[in-house]
Amino acid sequence: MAKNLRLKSARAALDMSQQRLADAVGVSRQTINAIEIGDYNPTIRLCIAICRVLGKSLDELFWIEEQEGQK
Amino acid sequence: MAKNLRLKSARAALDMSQQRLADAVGVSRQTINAIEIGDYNPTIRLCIAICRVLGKSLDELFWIEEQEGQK
DNA sequence: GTATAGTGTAAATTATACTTGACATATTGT
DNA sequence: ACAATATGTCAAGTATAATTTACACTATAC
Repeated sequence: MAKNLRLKSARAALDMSQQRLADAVGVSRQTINAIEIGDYNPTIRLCIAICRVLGKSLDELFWIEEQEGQK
Repeated sequence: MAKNLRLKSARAALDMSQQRLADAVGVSRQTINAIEIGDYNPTIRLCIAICRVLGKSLDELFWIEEQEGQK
């Protein structure tokens, strides 16, 4: 549903392509793309691996505040 | 591999059983048990749901420091 | 022009998160 | 002793994360 712009931004800050990040964490480029696009539910280990490569914390990249009008 | 004692501890602090936590986040008791036992890779959404119920952050319950002698 | 890198998307397959149901054990209270 | 709660574990099934292959659309560069 919601795009992960924090991930996209953190990746851009290191001038990494989706492909390079994918290689670095050992998944396919499509998986990284799907996470950034949103409407996707990656595993915690993959999230941690991404955080390590990008030098960010789980809360910084993946925490989602509770929505008021959530469907 | 590694037990998630932080999760077990946070749950105990609220005097919640695995069953009650499972009901609160909408998964089975076995899933909660498996996460606490370790050697399991839950999805980020489940982790976030657990964090909300227990009043903890992702980093507090699920971050794993990089191992030196990792296999 | 035509390569090349980066991104968005789709379909088919494989791997695995999660489920249901069951059984065992330990503990606590009556 | 018996009942009830909590935890650990297993096996078989379902749902979905993640894979591969592929194509389209941008840009930028030669």
